[in-house]
Amino acid sequence: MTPDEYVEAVLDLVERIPEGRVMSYGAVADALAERSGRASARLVGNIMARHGGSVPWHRVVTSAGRLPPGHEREARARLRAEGAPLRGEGVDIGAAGWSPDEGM
DNA sequence: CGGCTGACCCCAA
DNA sequence: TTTGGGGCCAGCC
Repeated sequence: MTPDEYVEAVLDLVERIPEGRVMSYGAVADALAERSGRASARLVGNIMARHGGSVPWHRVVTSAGRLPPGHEREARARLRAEGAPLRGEGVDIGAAGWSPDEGM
């Protein structure tokens, strides 16, 4: 699998996340692992940082529901606009947690 | 080709 | 609760 296809797979999955729902980097990596065979939370974060400018990256948060450091203001504003269950620090993954299985 | 970095995650103290 | 360590892998120098 070429890097471009890998990035494409990540972006494709992120774009499938419905409004008001979120996925953790680990969840994205895990879902991608089935498709590409190799994935890690760090990879997803890295890819988002470099190529995520074209996708709703704000729907991807840390496993703790925290928003990406340095981008909290951006993500929080967008999530709030989408009606996501914002928690004190980030988003309530227990309520907004999304899985590819739900949207297919 | 080698080394460092990073929008992460998990476990232990 | 915060810190520190290890693992992970593509991208950039």
